[in-house]
Amino acid sequence: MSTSKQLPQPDRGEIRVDAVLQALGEPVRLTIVRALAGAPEGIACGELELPVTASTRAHHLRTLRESGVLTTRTEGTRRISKLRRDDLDALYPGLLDGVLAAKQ
Amino acid sequence: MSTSKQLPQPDRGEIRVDAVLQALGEPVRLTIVRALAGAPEGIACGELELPVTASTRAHHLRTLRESGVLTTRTEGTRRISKLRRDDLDALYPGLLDGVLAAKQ
DNA sequence: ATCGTACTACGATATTCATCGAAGTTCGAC
DNA sequence: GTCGAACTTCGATGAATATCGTAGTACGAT
Repeated sequence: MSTSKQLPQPDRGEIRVDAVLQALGEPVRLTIVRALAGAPEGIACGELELPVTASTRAHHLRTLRESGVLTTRTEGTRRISKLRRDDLDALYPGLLDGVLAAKQ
Repeated sequence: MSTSKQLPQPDRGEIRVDAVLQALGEPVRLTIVRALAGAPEGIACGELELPVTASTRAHHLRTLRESGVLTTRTEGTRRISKLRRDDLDALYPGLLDGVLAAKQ
């Protein structure tokens, strides 16, 4: 069967700013977030080009999801991740844009 | 002698967003940043009420200073810390305000 | 010069966490 | 059904780091 299914994540009220900042404060994860910011439709995990193995990538995606930064839905064997821009902007207006404005 | 002296810190161009986010993503340090945000004149380290010892507090202040979040100047035996709001706002507009907007 | 205050630096410890490989799951295709 | 692809979970390992106590420095006051 398997229609598209959402993986477990905190809802807006459960998101903690500590967790979000800690999630963003890691180079690989920040790279993921930047990639997602440029792809409003979401990106499949495997399409991300990162200097780590698939299992490490999965670990980072889980961290980002559990902290509330992104949402992941299953589509067949693929997992599509999207930034939770609306929630983050509502909770911490300017935070995400500020981070993405960073030159490097 | 001892006129007021600035402790070593990165200048604006050397600040890295990874380091800033990682510095902010720790509960004790975030508490410090919130306190500093409410005191534009700066705060002496010892005036901060935190659930850690003085040496741990010093460690967190160093982390915040070396990442570029705050600046510290010596005044007699006291060390006054101030948020580097202008630099952070210039580099990452909205980031700091977004973080401080967090309810909890 | 002695004392007390305000902090920092050092060394140690324990926890957290980024990383990997290997094994497992889930799905689509054949 | 079998196969392969996409991804996750598990267990292990090594590195980073939050914490502490102790010792030290720097300064102002007496």
